[in-house]
Amino acid sequence: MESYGGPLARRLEVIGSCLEGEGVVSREVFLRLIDKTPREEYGDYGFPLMRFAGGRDLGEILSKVKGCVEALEISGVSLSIDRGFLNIRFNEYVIGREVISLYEKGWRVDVSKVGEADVKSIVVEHTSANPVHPLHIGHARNASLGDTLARMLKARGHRVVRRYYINDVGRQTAVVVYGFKILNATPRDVAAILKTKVDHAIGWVYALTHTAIDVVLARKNIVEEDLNLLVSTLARLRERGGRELADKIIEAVSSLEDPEVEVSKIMLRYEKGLEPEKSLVRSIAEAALEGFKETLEKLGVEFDYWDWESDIVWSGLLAGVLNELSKSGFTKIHKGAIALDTAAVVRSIVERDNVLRESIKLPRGFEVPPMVLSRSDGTTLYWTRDIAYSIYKFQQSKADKVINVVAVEQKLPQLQIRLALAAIGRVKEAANMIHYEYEMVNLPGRAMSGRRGEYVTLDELLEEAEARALLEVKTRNPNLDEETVRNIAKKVAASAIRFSLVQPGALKPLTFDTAKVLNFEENTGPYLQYTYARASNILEKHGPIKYELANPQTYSEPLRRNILITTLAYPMVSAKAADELRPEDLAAYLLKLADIFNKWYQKDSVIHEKDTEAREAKAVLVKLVKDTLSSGLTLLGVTPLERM
RNA sequence: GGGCCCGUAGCUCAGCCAGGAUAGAGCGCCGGCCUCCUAAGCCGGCGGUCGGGGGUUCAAAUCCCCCCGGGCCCGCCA
Repeated sequence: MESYGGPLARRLEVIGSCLEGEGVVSREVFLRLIDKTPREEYGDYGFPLMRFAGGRDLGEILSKVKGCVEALEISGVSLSIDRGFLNIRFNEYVIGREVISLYEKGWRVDVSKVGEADVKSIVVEHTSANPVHPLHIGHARNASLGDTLARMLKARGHRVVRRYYINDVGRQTAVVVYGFKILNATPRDVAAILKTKVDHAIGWVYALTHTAIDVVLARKNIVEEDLNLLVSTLARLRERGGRELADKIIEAVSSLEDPEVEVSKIMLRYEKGLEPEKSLVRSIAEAALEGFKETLEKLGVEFDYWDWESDIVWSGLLAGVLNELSKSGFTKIHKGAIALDTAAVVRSIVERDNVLRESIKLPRGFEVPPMVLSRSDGTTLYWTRDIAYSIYKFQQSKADKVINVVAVEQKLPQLQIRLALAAIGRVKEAANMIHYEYEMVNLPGRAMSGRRGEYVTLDELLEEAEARALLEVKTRNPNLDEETVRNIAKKVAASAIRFSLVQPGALKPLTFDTAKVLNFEENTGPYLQYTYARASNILEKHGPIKYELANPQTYSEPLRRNILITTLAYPMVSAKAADELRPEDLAAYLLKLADIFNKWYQKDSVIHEKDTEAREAKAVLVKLVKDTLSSGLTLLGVTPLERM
């Protein structure tokens, strides 16, 4: 049974149990639907009782529940009925007294943990950007969401493993290897010439090679792309990097009758694990990953495992899965190739399994297209490799649940992978593989494309944000030394970016306005950090809290009361956000809390309070806010700063 | 053609899944507040036919149907 803990949640749970005992509504539904009242005068929390009363007299239910609550010796809560709602008001004196004594005993503000029986082993796979171009703002959204989900679930008490899937098999790495072969240079050589990070150099070679190939193909009308556009892209890329290097690639590619032959050859040989392609691809991918790690570290994103797609192929895992699939009875010939008959899987497995059907959420009347399992030249396809990888993730981490943070445009393959798992009898895995989808990030006025080198890199963005934050921090803290200032600026910059990517719901298409994110008056990430710094500052000036002197009577003042009640909702709010995979709910809550605190800050000084009992009680509130923000911000990847 | 997502204040969004209390924030705009815990802040004001239309209900931003606008997917690409 779900339990949220903490002084507030404990009381709400009892009320829920009493309602359940009365046969009105289950405790679970009660806890799910209970919400803060829209207006203070109604009480603290409200529950739409009318919907569940089933014609019974609300007053009668109220008195029964009141009796039940009293019998269980729960104090500090009063209930009332108003316009069909069951309203709950907490007694700030009782609650405040409880908090003070909890703090005296060393209590810590934290996300409430799941019960021991509910602890799950969860894999979060995220970011997994192709190692052929630097990370851009879209990857940053993926990484921010993925890392935050991992942090929230871990804080909730689950065992969490973070995995990065390195897509080194396939055309994209073959293209970039081809480019480096022409140059007869390593990524590090090119990076030195271009004076950039190694992953940026790789991205440049990739875009250049890819576009040069497309020019050849467009000339022969094999691909339908605007030739003029391609040529101008090529020219732009040439200007951006080393012209000599660019010309070498362009000339070599143009001289070929069909550059695809070369690319295909590299791809085929790599998949077989043949040299020199094996070392070439690996060394380039590793160089790119080195660059990624540097970038991700700035954002505070870390991984437990880096999984190579090629290992899934070379280890024979994929061959085994393909074998299982072909014996499953669910394959058929589609357009001359062996394919998984996903529609048949739906009919004979999914529709007969309620759990699976619920989990997969197949649209009604939607015929899932078949899934071709391998190319006719014998090489594998990324989605079949991903089926094998999915099994690998479950097995390696003995996972109960695998969460894939993958862009919404991959919805269909993600669905097909689950159907494939079901087809080979891995129904449990199919039901527990979650596609956490997020919408793309657009730049104002243009589309992003790795193939064309059209992107704002995360490194550039971080650099710009740091520069702006540095100016700001310096003017505010003229006496701080250079290194401290620089560190604060870095944290502010990274936090601003992360928060802006995690605050809106993941399914909202995002237009990333660099200017807005970098404007710290508008961005709410730094606002939260600032609020935390204010709270820290007060406590620092106040010194150690004398809990024995703190008088909870003083919490009757409305603003103070509001802070008390709002902060105490944290264990519950953060737990819910984790369970529902909704970081945006946590973000909204923290903003609300910061608003309340800042409002209070303005008109009710703590350290200048003359009355000792009131001063200590107020300091307890500041500590509550500080601790809550500290925990919540950390989950969102926003670094709490004592000073900014 | 089929499927999914988004459409709420000038802008960015919350609320929709699990229908109820005067639809909320932030930014922007206008006007105020630093001899007093950091003004990255606070106070006040302006601003909404919740894309449109129908239906269900005592009650609809929320559920159902139709339509409109934007995005994504339907590949022997990743």
